[in-house]
Order: sequence, then structure tokens, then C-alpha cells
Amino acid sequence: MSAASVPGSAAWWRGHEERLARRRPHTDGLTLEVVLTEALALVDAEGMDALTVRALATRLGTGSSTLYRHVASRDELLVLLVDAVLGEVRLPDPELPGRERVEQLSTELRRVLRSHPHVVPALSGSPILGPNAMRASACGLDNLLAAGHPPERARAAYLALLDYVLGSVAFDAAAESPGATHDRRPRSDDVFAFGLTTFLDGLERG
Amino acid sequence: MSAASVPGSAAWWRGHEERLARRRPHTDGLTLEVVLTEALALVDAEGMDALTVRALATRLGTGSSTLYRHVASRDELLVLLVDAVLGEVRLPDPELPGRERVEQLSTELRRVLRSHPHVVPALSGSPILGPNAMRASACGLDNLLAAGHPPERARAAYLALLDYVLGSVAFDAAAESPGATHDRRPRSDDVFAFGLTTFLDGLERG
DNA sequence: ACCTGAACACCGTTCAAGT
DNA sequence: ACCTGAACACCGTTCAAGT
Repeated sequence: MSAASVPGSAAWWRGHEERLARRRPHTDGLTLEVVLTEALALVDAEGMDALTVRALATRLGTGSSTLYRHVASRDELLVLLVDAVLGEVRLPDPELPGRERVEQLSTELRRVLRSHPHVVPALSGSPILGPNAMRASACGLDNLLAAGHPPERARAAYLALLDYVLGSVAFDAAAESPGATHDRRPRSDDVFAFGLTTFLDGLERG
Repeated sequence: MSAASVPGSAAWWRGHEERLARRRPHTDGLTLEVVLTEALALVDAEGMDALTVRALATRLGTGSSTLYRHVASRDELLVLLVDAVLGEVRLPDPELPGRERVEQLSTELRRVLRSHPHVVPALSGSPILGPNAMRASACGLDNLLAAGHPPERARAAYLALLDYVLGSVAFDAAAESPGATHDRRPRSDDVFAFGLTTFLDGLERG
């Protein structure tokens, strides 16, 4: 398998845009968009393990081999699914002050991912370089620049913050501190907000 | 499947300890420890997809059904594997000041997980509640208490910090900021250290 | 009682045969 | 040219048959 064909890599995404552009309509009514919409519905409803090529095909009223005319592999499907979810992220109002935008985007990314919890493990499977990821990513970096941090520092802060947000989504259901009891779920958002504030405080005064 | 039997859950871990205690030696020379050691070697060498029950059995010189006498399912194997990896974490010297211990444990956890990169995605699959996880977890909370933070605050900081460390391991190879070029790998440790310092600064002065 | 070969019910993926 | 049923090479897991 050539490097360019690894789903999710930068080279793969470049090839994917090209492929989409020169694609002619299929004779079946099926669109990649419909495939992804239905895949997401299936994952949301029944979990990631339920997203088999066969089950998705059945849901779409075709055979599994038909899906391979829209998607090259299950891995590719997952990569596209992750970016589709990231397409739900609403960017903050650019009129707002930098720090507020940082807080809003972080919280919004977390909200979107938590609304599709079964998709989250797929985030760590491959790089996150799709168009919707890049859109949010560019915004995230801009916000930190707008907050007054020099480029190098803004970039480090952006990357660290992204790790924190993604980590909070991927692991907050997973992690548990010793002596913790019930009702930790309602607190998860509080912990996230606390960590975000703490980090941004350190960034401002550091 | 009863709730108690979900691998990785608190109830499952309790049952597991019991099961281990009353286990009599198997007539084949095989031990759970050997199974896990070999599983980790296989994952490290060939990736998570290569860890099939059949491949592991072959590596151990048996049939796949034999493995089910040591492990109830592949999911259970992954849960045990994660805790085995966490067993490699060395706790910091308790004589050190609180903040230094926090930094050392965070960095050590990251180091261990990065030395088994293919295991990392399995971290987000189930809760992290094994004995080795709890040992490191208790230490993490203690360090923050020792650093002078009241319990509620120490606990929130511990959870946020854990999300950050795990996120940095799970996503730093995955994430990319716009305009980033080559040689980001050597910088990944710098970004982590920056984020850690920033968070702890915010925590001290907040 | 302990062990395990062979079978079961699935997978993702391919491709020859159909239209 | 486009589509897809049927087949291939795998899975995880079970259990009847062996010792």
C-alpha cells in the first residue's frame, strides 16, 4: 500500500478531494453523503462495532460490494465519518475577544464529540486532517493569536489545548480517581471547565 | 451479558481478582502473565490489528481455544494489556516537592505509553480501573494534595491533568495545526512540556 | 477434570459474471 | 460501463469429542 493511499494522511486527503471532483453520478441513487449520514446514524444508535460494511449496506438497501463504489475500505469510511462529525462544530463569533473565542471553540468541540460518543475512539486511529478538521484547526490557532500570543507560543498552546479537549472527551468516561463514588457524570463538565480555565490562566500570566 | 461481566468495569475487576486467587495451575505450562507478555510483544511488533486470538495462540504454540482458558474474550485481553502497560510506570520519589512529583509522574506516564504506541487506542475503549492504574492514580492525586491544593480542587486538577496527558499521547501523532511542516515529531515533547507547565502555573496562581 | 480440533456465525474485501 | 452475487480468506467464540 503506497503512502498516498493511507486513509487520513495528508496525501490521501489531497487525492480524495480530486477523486470527489471528477466523480460522475452513480446510477444507483447512492451518494457518499448519504452513506456517511447513514453510517453516523448507525454508529450513534448501536455503537462502533455495529458499523460493519454489511450492516451499513443492508441499512442502505444494497449489497456490501456496492458500498465499495463509494468508499475504498472501512478505514476510509471511519476517516470520513470523523470529519463529517467535525463538520458540526460551529465556529465562534470573530467579533468576540480572543480568550472567549478559545473557550467557546473548545467547549463546542467537546459538545459535538460528546454528542457522538461512539465516534470518539476513531479519532485516535488516524491523523485528523480533513477539511472540517482544518477549518476548526485554523480557527483555533487564530483565536490564540488574536488573544495576543506570539506565533510560536500560540501554536504550542493550540496543540496542547487540542490534546486536552480531545483527551477530556476520550477519557472522561474512562478515567476515575480513587475514592470516587457515583454522580461523577454531572461533574465531568465542571472538571473540563476547570481545566480549561486553569490552562488559559497559566497561559495569560505565564 | 451482566453488568459485572463487562471487562474493565469496576465490578469486573473485583471479580477478576477473586478469579485469579482461586485459580489452580493449568496443566499446560501457560500462565496469564505469559499470555499478556506475549500479547504485548505482538502488539508492539505488529500493531493492534495483528493481535488476533489465533495469532497469539500460534505464537504461544497452542490453538485459539486454549487461550480461552486464561482469558474470557479478546476485550478482556485488551483490558488486561492496558493495565500491564501501566505497570511499567515508576512512581516519583515521595521526598520530592509536590509540583515536581506531579511533573515527573505526568512525564513518566507519557513516556511509558509512547513506548507502546499501538496499545494507546485501547485506552479509550474501556474504563481504566486496574490495580496498576489505581496505583498511579492514587499517586497522582496525592501529589496534588501534597502540592497544597484542597481536596476538591486537587481532584479536579488530577482529572484534568490525566485527560491532558492521555490526550497528548493519543492525539499528538494525530493532530496537526495548519501550516505545520516536517520535523514536528521532535517538537511533540516540547509541546507537552509547555502545556504541562502552563497548566501547573495556572493551578498555582489561580 | 481438563483440554482442544473442528465447526459456527460472522467479518472486510474481491472479482467474475451479469446487465 | 456499471453493478453486484457469490466466493475468499480471514475473524472471535463455542462445544462436542477426546484424553
